[in-house]
Amino acid sequence: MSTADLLADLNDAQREAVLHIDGPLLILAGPGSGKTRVVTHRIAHLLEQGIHASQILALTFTNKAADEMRTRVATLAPGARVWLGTFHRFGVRMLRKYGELVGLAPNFTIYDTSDSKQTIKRVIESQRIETAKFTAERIAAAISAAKNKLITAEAYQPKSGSPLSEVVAKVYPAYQQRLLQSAAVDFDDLLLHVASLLHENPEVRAQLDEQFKYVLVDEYQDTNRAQYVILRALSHDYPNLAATGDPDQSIYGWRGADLNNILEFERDYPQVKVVRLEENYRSTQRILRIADDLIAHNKKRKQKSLWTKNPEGPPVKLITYADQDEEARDIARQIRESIDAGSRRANEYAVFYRMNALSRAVERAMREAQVPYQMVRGQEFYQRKEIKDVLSYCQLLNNPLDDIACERAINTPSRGIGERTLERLGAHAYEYRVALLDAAREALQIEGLAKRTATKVAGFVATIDAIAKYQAESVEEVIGAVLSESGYRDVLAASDDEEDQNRLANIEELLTDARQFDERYEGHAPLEDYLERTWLVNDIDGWETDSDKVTLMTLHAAKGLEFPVVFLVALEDGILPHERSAQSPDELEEERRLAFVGITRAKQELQLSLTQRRDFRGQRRISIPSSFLMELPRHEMDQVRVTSDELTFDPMEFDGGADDDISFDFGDEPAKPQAAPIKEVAVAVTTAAALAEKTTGYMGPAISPDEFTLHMTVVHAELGPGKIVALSGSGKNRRATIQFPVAGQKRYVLAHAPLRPANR
DNA sequence: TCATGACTAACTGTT
DNA sequence: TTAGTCATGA
Repeated sequence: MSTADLLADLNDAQREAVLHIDGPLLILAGPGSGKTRVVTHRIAHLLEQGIHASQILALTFTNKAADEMRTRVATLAPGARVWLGTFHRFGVRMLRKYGELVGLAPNFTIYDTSDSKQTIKRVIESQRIETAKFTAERIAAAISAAKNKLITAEAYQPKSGSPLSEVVAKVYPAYQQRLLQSAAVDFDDLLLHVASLLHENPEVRAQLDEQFKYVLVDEYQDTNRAQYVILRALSHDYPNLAATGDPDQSIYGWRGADLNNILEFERDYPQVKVVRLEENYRSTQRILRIADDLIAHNKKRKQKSLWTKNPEGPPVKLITYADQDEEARDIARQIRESIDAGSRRANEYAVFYRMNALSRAVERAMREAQVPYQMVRGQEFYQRKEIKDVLSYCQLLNNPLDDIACERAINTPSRGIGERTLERLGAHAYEYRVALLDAAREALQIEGLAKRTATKVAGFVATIDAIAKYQAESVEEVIGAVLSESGYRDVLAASDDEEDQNRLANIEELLTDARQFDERYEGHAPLEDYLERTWLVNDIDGWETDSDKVTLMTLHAAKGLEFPVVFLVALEDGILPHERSAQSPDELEEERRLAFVGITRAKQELQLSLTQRRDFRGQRRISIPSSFLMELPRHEMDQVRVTSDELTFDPMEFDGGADDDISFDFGDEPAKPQAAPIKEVAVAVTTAAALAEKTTGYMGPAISPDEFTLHMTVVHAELGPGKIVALSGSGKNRRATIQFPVAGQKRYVLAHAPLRPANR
């Protein structure tokens, strides 16, 4: 494609970015500003200019983003073999080639979060490390955070006064050593090892820097320290680093993303050319204004004005529902009706939520309304127990040092090899510094292991050896061998548990998946490459863009996507913003960015919703509206209260109030004693005042007027929670202006108003 | 010593 | 709601 063609239909800023060739480039791209377009057109332009495809490296965070770019580049520049992929995949590729420089065998295993947690547990057990009641999870998180900051096990220093860091200082080196012994890496290592090998091997660094003369990074605002260092190392001699990103869409701080990387890009690369893409081609003016107003409350950002030539659009809706079922049903109903009316198709809709746990009610409502939907959930398939079970055999074949795989496989299906036996084997392995599988091979010689048990272990080893014969065959054959030799399939087939039948079906799906992989595979290590795929793919990759279904996903997964109509549910305090972010202003800003990302996915219509009460962890809680709602321009929005008063006030209506079959256990099965908590609910919702009384979990004790402070969140007996935005007078005359998320601003004499501070 | 079933505590987001 | 832990019987 010619340069002229590549520039057609681009605005000035986009054109400027596309035409940039040498030297650092920073593209600050607001949502919907055609960023992917610019990046892909720029790649095509580089190729057009005679730059060889092998000199271009494009890094993304998700496979989906990489795939999309690949498709688009293929259209613009057919046949060009540009290396396009995720950071982690790039890490794998580097480590397969240069891993020995950091002591890693090329057939290494990648441990997911649960594997690495398991490894940490084992390390703590076998080395009897005193963990001062910190859970493996806490320790794992701390190690991960250190790795993201590029602090190696050797360099880790405990902070004085931090008991956790004292523990980490002991566990981290032991864990890292165990990983290397097992020829395994965790997700963070994929970046950390690469960063250190580039640092420690200047000649390799120089060689790669030269090889990848043009490096492009997407979502630069989400890079962590390790990624930052890798990028710097690859663009030292050839500083043609092009970063695209938007500080307002940084939502991975918890994974070590450092917003400063993008905020200080200009300091790092003084010669940088900065291009701002501010014209939005996606959303209506109304949606954009709401997004803009919200994000304006953040302090840590680069000023950026979003604008669009798009039409004004309908008002954004803000709806309060009685509970999550009402919320979900109403959304399903709206979708159902417009599909039936022929005005929209299912795939034009998306429902976003803060946490996966919130999807349940929505899913059920979609099913009931017979609305086709697809739920995008991180890692689902390959994370299932039965799939991990089967794959653990494959992992063990590929890497016999992989103790976690061995531990998993050794007693699945159940062979009578239990905790104690495993402990003995583990102790033996630790003592002689051999892999668990090797310890198992010597089972008969291990002291303290009963003959009978040792025989069982030997049986397992024989199984592994039998399967190993298939190792060089296609992946489907390997998995087939695992299923028959291990007896896993027979055990499941013989079971009359419905769950097991389900598992069997999933395993058949795995075989199909493997077959499809085999059919398309061109390479020389199918098993290893297949495993790599199972470790690094994300479920969003399985997201079908063109199927006609409503999309259900978390806000995190939604980044980079767009939909004509978006529903954002559960705008409630503790959910969005999430309760775990309440203490830190930085984290609160990240939550706000998350909301911003959700809002800016919408092209034409947007509905925000919240509920008055929500079932959570089996408990019913009264909701406090999200503080973010107070930051939105209310006059721009259509506020609706579908709280159906009759439903709230009349317990009888409550039972069958909505148009279809709400059923509660207590109605159908009077014999069961668990009806009690529901009864309480029926009382609780009798009146709004009573409801407020019942919110004592959220309401602090009554306090005197002078104890109310500015910005305090308070709960009003009828209007619910609100925030104090102004205060005057004192004692009996002390008055407060309170901003309620839904009811707006109200002024009260504190001595007489039914107000209490929220209990937080 | 293992498997099984009951009980309990926790549970954000993702490569 | 479920994963993980604990107690109990085989």
